Amino acid sequence: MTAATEHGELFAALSDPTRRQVLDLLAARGEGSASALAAAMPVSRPAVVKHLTVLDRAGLVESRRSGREVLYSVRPEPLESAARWMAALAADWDRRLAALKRLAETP
Amino acid sequence: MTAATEHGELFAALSDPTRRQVLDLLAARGEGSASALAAAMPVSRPAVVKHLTVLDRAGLVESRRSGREVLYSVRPEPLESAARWMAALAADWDRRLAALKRLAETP
DNA sequence: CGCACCTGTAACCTTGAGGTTGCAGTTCGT
DNA sequence: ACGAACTGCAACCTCAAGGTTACAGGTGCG
Repeated sequence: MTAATEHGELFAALSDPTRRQVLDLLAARGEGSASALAAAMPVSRPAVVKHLTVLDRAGLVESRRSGREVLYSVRPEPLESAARWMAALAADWDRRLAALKRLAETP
Repeated sequence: MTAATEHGELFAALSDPTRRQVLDLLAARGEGSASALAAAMPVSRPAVVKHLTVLDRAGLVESRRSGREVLYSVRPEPLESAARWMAALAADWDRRLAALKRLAETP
């Protein structure tokens, strides 16, 4: 499944608590530089930068240069896409489980 | 957000390719023992057992003992729940971004 | 210009995740 | 009852993820 591997990066990005906190902060503020984010978190700026890189590769944030600072903002599309994919997968599992159960009840 | 931390385990579980393969196999077969799964994958049985433990703690699989073997099966509910949560979060981000954009356009 | 403030990145440390081998304990079949 | 097959688990290895400190490069303001 190429879909799964594509979403793999997103799940990995979402699995880290610090990264989720970065996303929360960005969603609350709309925009923020790495320094500004680091000031509101218990980790150093380089750590935040690394997390932002991961989030960017997963498509969850985008960056915009404004003078000497770089402002990051959140991007909802990948989340929506992954949500749709997961819902479809869950529905598929449900379908399979129902079929197996039916098979077990009618010998 | 307690919801985020609850779903954290699920995202971590879903972020590993081997674990996704385990889920794929289980969904395709309906049920399967750790040994049977390991036979169809390029890793050893203890590795599969560890992955199944992680998946179990995330609520994505359940186990049933049948004689001398333990059969695992897939559980769709957490996936559905996480999908709903992600869709809601994406909608929230969208709402915030729209509000900020509106604010920028009307000074 | 010069200073202050930001970013970019390299070097390094530490921990935990993923994997393996090996062995002891159970359960089924004959 | 005995052996085959499966599970449970401990001990161990390796490597990458998350974190830090330190330093070099741009950019804005007085």
